[in-house]
Amino acid sequence: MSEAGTDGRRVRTDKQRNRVHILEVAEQFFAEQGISGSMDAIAKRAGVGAGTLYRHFPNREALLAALLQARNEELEARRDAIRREESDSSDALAQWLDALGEWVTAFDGLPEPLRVALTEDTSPLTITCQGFITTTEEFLGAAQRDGGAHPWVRARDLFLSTLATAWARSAALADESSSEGLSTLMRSGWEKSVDGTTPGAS
Amino acid sequence: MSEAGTDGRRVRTDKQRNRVHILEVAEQFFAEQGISGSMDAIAKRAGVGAGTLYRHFPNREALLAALLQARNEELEARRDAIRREESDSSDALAQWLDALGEWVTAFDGLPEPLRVALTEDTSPLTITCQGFITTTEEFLGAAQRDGGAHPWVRARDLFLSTLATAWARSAALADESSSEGLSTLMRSGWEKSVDGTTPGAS
DNA sequence: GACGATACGGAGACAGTCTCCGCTTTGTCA
DNA sequence: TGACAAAGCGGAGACTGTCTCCGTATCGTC
Repeated sequence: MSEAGTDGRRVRTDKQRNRVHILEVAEQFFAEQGISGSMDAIAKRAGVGAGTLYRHFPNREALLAALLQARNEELEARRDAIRREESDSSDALAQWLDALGEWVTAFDGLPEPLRVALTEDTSPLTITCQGFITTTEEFLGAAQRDGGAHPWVRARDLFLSTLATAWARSAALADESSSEGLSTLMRSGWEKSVDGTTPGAS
Repeated sequence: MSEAGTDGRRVRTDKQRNRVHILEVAEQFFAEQGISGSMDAIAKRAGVGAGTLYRHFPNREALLAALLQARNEELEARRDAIRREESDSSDALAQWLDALGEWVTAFDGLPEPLRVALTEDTSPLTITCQGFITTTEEFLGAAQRDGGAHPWVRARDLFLSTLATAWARSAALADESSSEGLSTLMRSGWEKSVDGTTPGAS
């Protein structure tokens, strides 16, 4: 018993099967080659025509959005875990930003379309981003109330910084320690240390 | 008297003229449309064939590098001015990073090829970047010696952060204040305030 | 002015995105 | 179970952009 479409009719099984299969293939493909690999190549690898690919996902961004959907649930689970288990609000924010940073590294090149999505409001990725900004707002607000984050920092900027850091990271790979350096730099940016100690750098 | 080429022969005047003209046109074109506009469109606008464009500049990156050459001199002049006029080493570093941030905003989309250039060593942009990292090192070193910058910050990371901030800025344009927020966040990241005051935010 | 070297132009090879439409497959209903 | 309409499929090809190749035009020299 498949779900019914918007009208009474059933969703055709071949359609459903294709959709799932394309997603599987695209997931692997993007993971291997980064998000800018050829769309037609994905279609070919999935064994479907280009038309089929584009009927399911009208462009690269839509495909990406569908792929991220699954990961979103993971990230939301992680958010809940942090809420539950982390009592220190600064650490909670830091952990959330870490989780975000990891999520955005799911595929090489992902930060770019996300950044673009932030400038639009039509994009399927925009809503996702908005949701995560809201969550950031929540963690940030708590940290600010507790005096663990500068009061002038804004959630949207933190989100953008996380994106930007992830973006920069893919240039830093040659120099491994840069990755950590950038994260530390960002944390040091928003964090308001009560006792004047240097953040991070374990 | 035109300069001589590597062999004894003079450089052909039409070649020289074309080169200059293409650069003028490309400068305006990139300024208008960002760096991802069509190369053939530049050739057409310059009134030359595609072949001529590509003989002078084998790819977009080479064209970009040639365009930035001129601006480099500006930036270097600014560097010298800061060296001369700014006695506070933290402010000097801040000003230098501001200047860098501005330079990198010369054309929309510029941060991306610069980031890529940092991962390579063949690119014509790489050398330029390296030079600026070295300058950053100088300013940062001074600030660190004076206790105005965290000792764990590294010049390369600061350069990358500047790039990343500029990159993020073009998503922040819709929300004007984000641009400033990001810069403040970054400065707050490297700066080690002696008296515990909040940085920037005048 | 003639000649060889050099540069020019633009047609076209190639690669990518995305659309369109004839054909096949599917679900439904008798 | 068979027949019919609706839905989906495939891939040729339109379109856009990058970059190359080579016949032709231009330049500098002697």
